[in-house]
Amino acid sequence: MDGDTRDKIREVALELFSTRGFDQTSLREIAERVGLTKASLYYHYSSKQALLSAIVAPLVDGWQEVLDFASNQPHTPAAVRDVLARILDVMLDNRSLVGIFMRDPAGVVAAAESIWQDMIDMGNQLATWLAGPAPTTAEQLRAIAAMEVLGAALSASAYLKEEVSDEEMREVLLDSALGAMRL
Amino acid sequence: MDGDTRDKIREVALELFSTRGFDQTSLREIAERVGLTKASLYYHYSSKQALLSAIVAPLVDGWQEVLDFASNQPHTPAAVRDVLARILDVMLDNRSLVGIFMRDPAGVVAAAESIWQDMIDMGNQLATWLAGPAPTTAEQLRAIAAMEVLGAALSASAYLKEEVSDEEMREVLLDSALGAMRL
DNA sequence: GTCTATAGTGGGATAGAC
DNA sequence: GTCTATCCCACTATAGAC
Repeated sequence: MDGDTRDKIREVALELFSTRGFDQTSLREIAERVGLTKASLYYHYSSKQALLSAIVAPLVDGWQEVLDFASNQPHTPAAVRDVLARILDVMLDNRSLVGIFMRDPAGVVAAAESIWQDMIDMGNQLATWLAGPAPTTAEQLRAIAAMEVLGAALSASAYLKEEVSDEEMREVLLDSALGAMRL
Repeated sequence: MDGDTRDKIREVALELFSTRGFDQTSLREIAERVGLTKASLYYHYSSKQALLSAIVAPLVDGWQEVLDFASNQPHTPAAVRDVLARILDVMLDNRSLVGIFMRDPAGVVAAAESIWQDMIDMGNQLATWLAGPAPTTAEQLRAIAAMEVLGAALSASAYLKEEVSDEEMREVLLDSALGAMRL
């Protein structure tokens, strides 16, 4: 069974996409690292966009789960905390994957607008839930701000010199996000 | 005096870079909108990178000013608030410009690593000042989080349906950023 | 499944006439 | 200052042999 090669391609592509950016990564570069030629990649993935879709799936699924969970929750402070924690978990679990969207949003849009739209829509829905029912403008802004704080999970590793454990990151960022909402 | 054409090119490029992304915007596209040919652009700017540099200058300068100001301040809660407010002002004043860096970081890195490095360095220095002297890991994370909140100034306009006045944005985001630092 | 070879496209940049 | 014409290059993607 040669899901092996398919997986290897996916892994290498994920790493390059998230560090160099989607558009800045050529299929030649990926092929080289895997130990194949460009043409052989096309046997496994029908296009660069198809490769991106395969890579991105877990993140979309993860967020969808959080969204489903949130939809069935009343908007209490405890539930807000819980939902934020779950969003943070998904982000930490898919760190490099989120990096693709932060490094080269424009490239993703150009290659696969529908993928990007899915992410934006889910971000909107999560922020909407966080803002609560019939939110004021300020509450909406604070909800967006809280999600931005969670995004700091990723830039953080680039900014900080020392390694930070996932547990500390989880604890501090969750509290910080709640603080951004003044909760 | 034909600084007119130069300025027109700069304006059009700024708009396209910040909406489509740097790499995704071709010089042909810019030229078309200005009403010139690609070749004519090169009379005014020697390369695509030179065009980017010219556009980006005000933002770099603005942040540098904030940094100079911060360096001479003691790290008190009032000063932190003041510095955050100034950072926010620079961001609001250069909204579309910051958009370039958020839409296509990878493209900017590829085209002009030094520009990107300047931005990162300044972000680091501002975050370092915000974190205070001899900061714990948690304090560093919170400082980064606070800066991320200010970045929400930009994504906000994309997420929200209604227009938000700059004054409300300033007020809410500043308080939210302070909240992220638990101040 | 992997290769070599190549088609086809679009980008940045230059030469030289006007 | 602006044009037309062109160069050169890198990329995605395909054709067809092995």
